[in-house]
Parts: sequence; C-alpha cells; structure tokens
Amino acid sequence: MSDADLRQLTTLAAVADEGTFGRAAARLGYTQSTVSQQIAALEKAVGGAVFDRPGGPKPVRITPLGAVVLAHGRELLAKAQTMAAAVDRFKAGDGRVDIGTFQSVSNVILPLVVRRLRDEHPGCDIRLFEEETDQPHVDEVDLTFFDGRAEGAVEHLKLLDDPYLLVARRGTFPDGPVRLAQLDGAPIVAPPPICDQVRVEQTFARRGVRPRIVFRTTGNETVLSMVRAGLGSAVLPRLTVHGADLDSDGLLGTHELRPALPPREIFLLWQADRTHSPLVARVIEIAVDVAAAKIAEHW
Amino acid sequence: MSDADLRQLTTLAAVADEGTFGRAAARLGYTQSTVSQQIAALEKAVGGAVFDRPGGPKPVRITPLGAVVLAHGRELLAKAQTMAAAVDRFKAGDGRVDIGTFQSVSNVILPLVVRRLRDEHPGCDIRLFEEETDQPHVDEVDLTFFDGRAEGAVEHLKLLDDPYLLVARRGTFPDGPVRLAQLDGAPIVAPPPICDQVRVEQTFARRGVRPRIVFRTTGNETVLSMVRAGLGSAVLPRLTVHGADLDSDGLLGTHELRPALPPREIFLLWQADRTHSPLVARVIEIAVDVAAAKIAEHW
DNA sequence: CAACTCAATCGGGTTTAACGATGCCTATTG
DNA sequence: CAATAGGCATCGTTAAACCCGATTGAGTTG
Repeated sequence: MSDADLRQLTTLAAVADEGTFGRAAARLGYTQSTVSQQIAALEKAVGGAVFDRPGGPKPVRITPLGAVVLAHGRELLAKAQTMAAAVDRFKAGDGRVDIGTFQSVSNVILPLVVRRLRDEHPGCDIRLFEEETDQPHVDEVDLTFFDGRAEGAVEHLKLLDDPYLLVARRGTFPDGPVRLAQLDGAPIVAPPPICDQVRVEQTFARRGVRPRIVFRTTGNETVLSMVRAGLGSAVLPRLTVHGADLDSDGLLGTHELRPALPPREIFLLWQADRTHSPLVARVIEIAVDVAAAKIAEHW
Repeated sequence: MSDADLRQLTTLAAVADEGTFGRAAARLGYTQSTVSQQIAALEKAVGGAVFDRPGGPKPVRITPLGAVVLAHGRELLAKAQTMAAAVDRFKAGDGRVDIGTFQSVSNVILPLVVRRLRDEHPGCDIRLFEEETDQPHVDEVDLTFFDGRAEGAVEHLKLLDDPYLLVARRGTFPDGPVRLAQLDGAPIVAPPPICDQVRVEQTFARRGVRPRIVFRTTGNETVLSMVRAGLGSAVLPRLTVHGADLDSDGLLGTHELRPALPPREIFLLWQADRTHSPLVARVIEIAVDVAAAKIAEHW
C-alpha cells in the first residue's frame, strides 16, 4: 500500500460520519466533486474501495477495507491533533527550561525571575542546576548565570556589575571607605579561589597588597559567620552580601574600598547559534528586567 | 498551528537522522533544494524554526521546537506504517470472516471449506454462527449458508441441489424406490416446520399424501435415532443423512422417492451491494468448489 | 414518468512539488 | 589572505495535483 495523506483520511472520516459525500464536503468546506476525487485517490492509494456506493439517494456504506483504514486513520488524526496541541503549548510557553546558576544569583536574582515566570506560565517546568565551577556547562542547560566570560561558541549577555565590598566586624575599621593598603597583612576569610575570586586575589597581588587568608569556605553564610566570630574580614561581591542576613545582630558592617576593585560581572550565557524556546526567550527578558531593577534601586 | 503533512515529517526525521539536508535528500531520493523547501514549509506550518543552520560545513541542529515536532512526528510515522501494514495484511487475507450456517452444512460442507481456508490463510479468524431460522440474518455476517431464497437486497449463489431421501428401518419398505403414496398415513419423524421443511410438507399435502407426524425435533441425530428406534420413518435431505453415521448398526436404509420431491436448494447468501474482503471472496470460491466436488463425486 | 438525491466525470484555472542552476555564508587550508 | 569546500536558500521552470463548477448517470420515490 502506498501512503495515504492526512487530508484524505480527514475526508474519509467526514464521509463515514456524515454518510454522504455531499454532506462531508459541506462540513469540510469542499465541493462534492472534490470529496469524490479525494476518496478516489485514497482508494487508489490503499488499493481497493473504501465505500460501497449503492446508487440513488442512499448513503454510502463503508467496506471492510474501509473500516480498517478508517480505524487506523482516526487514530492517526487524533495523534496529529495531539501533536498540534503540543506545538501550540510549546509555543505558548508551557515546557521546560533548565537554568544553571550559582549561590549569589540563586539567592538574589533567581527567586524574582522564577516568581515572575511561574506567574506568567503556571504550567511550565523550571529546573535549576547550581554549581560553583570555573567553566559553565553551557551545553547541558538552556541558560547559565555565570560570573565571568566563557570560552567557545557561547553568547554573553551582561546583566549587571557586582561591586566588591569589605565586610568586617564593627570597630575593625572606622566607618566609611577603607583603603586597599589597609588590608595588607589583615586576616581575611575568603571563598575558594575559583571564578572571579582568582581575579580579586590577582588584583590584590598586582597592587602589592597581601592579605592573610586565614580560612576558605564555599559557603557564603559560613564566610560571614567567621567574620562575625572575629576570625577576620572578607571582601565579597555586593550580591553575596545582600543575599545574606547581614544585620541580624548589628555586629557586621560594610565598607567601600578605595580604590574600588574591578566589579564582578554577572552574565547570562547560552550556546551560540541556538534557537530558544519561547520560554527560554522569556527567561532572558525577565532576567534583564530584574537586573535592571536591581541597578535602579541602588541596592 | 496548521497541519503538517506526513511527507514533511518524513523529511524532518531524515534530516534529524542524517544531520544535513543534502544527505537526507539522498536518502529520500529528493534533491537538496526540495528538502530545503519542505523543511521551510514545515517551519511555516508549525510557526517556528525546527532546525538551526549554523552555516558553513556544519550539520544542522534541531531546535527545542523541532524536537517536539520530531518526537510526535516519529510516532505519527510509526502509526502510519502500522496502518499500511494492517491494510496489506487485510488485503493478503489476514482478517476475520463471519459465516452463518445450519446443521447440514456445518457437518458436511463447512469442515472442508474451513480446512482449505485455514490452509491458505493460517492467520485468519473464522467465526461461525449456526442458527435454524426461517430468515437468514444476512446483515450480521459476511456470508450465510441457507436452504432457500431470502427477501430483500440479498445476493444468492446456488451451491447445489440437495435431494430428499426416505430413511427407514430396514424391512419397513422393500429395497429400492418408494412411491410417495405409500407414505400416506405412515408414521413420520420430522424436523420442525421451518425453512425447507414447510415446502416438503406442502408438497405432500398438494399430492394428497398425509403422513402421520409422530415426533418433531431440531436435532438431526435425534430424528435418526427415533427412526432407528422404530418410532417411524423420515424424509430428509441427502446432506443431512450423509452427515450422520447412518450405517453404524446396519439398521437403517435409504430409499429414493417416486416421484421425487423437489430438492432442497442450498444457497450462499450475502447482502447485496457489499464489497467483500478478499477473505470473504475466497470463501465464496472455496464453497463453490467444495459444492461442485460433492456433486461430482455423486455422494 | 417526473422529480429528487446522490456520486462520477469532464474541462479549466490555480496552486503545489520537485528539479536544476545559482548564489551566499562559513570554516578550513595553504 | 585567498582559495576551496561543504552547507543551505532562492529563483525560474515544468509537471502534477488540487479544487471548482457544470454536467451526466444511476437509482429511488411520489
């Protein structure tokens, strides 16, 4: 049997439902002769009659062969409709988006993004992958937040500059800006030397400032706890500080640095030449929007 | 989304498999430009790109939208193939045939028909519906064996004439033909007055012969048992007698009648204007063949 | 027999399908 | 940097398919 196309099967089903070629034509918006020709073509394709035409004003009746084709044809049409519905849902934004992230963003930016996305698309499926690495895994997710540029065929969209602040126990430094040189030899609690942290430490070194790193930990909260405990001070991006509950006991204070360190840059990355789903495109828009709002409110 | 046809989905799958439009074209027997146009048409139909074209000598990559279409499309294509296979099987004779029948035919004709049909089409499904009624239910089955003509839009195919014989205990009548008049007043065991039996009894009456019906039963074997037991004689079609184990004890003998009763006619019936499945068509051929063989061997 | 209801068919205009040739883009290579 | 090669898009053309409108033919009904 050569292939029958979906249009012919639609016509077949309409005729089976309506009983006559003419009524089927009316339902489908064709003329009777067109239906006649389509059924003829279908019969040629399957190699046998699908309807018996009794002649006269009697409705046609489906043949055994026609019944076989009709049964399968209806399934096929149903499946085609399912596909159309799936495509429409996809385009409407129902679907999945996988987002790579890291702590600061997870705490400050992402909650707002996710909130707005779920408000717009309640049916969508958002998966977050949080990893603190030097290289973003841009090929395993749709989008990745990252604090730096990446190698390879990756598109970069800069969301905001995240300036570094000095966090210290109140009293350690006088209020107001602190000169970089004052950190030379000072006890410092720091994140591990990955991502933008390496750049920070390189900047210190280049300026001849050599702080004493007394403790490293991945947990931002842990860093602050250690500062609060008096182990040392910390130089952290504002996003990181902002996300934490800094003033819970009034023990900690923040200072700007003079001269300021080059800020950490927060990017949104994705694989180049990739067509985004509408959902992913919307995530990008929202992220830009949220970042702009952050900048506008001077946090 | 407007509908995408199966040809486009086939092309989509081929491109997804092969990686480039050109190789997909080669596989499908198209040219590259045709594939390009088909994908373009598909993309117009679904309302978005299904492939990313990186440009240069790199293979295309499917988009998220394309992945949705492809996943459903493959199912659709598989289903279409299933349909094609079902149609082919149907045309090859795999399928079902429903046959109406009655005792004599069930015993003598049908076993041969069924045997040959199953030899030719081991996968086919044969369903038999045996009923002893005055009117054949020709609309509920594909074919019906029947001992007479039917009303309405029914096609008749005469298979054979089934002459009536007198069955009696040996000694009741002298060997050889028996005159009809000899049955006047004779004790007779008979089937119920349905189907051809009414015609038999009308013929007797028209000729002034009035046998004494001493027992009626639907079971042909029961009729013979009663005759064997000496309850009376019986006038039965040869098919009925032939199917039974007449000579198991040598007690029974058969006689021709003079003048002969008009024979019972065995027909194969089906609803007029109905297109037969190949299997049904074959059943008709085989039935004709078997009947002809019966006639030829003079049973 | 006339009227009616169907499906099939014919002729013609329009759209679609496929091809072949060509052009453009990108990555590779010398 | 130029040349090359591999990839897709586009254009013009031809053949086929599609759909329509009108007509014909078959079979039923009044």
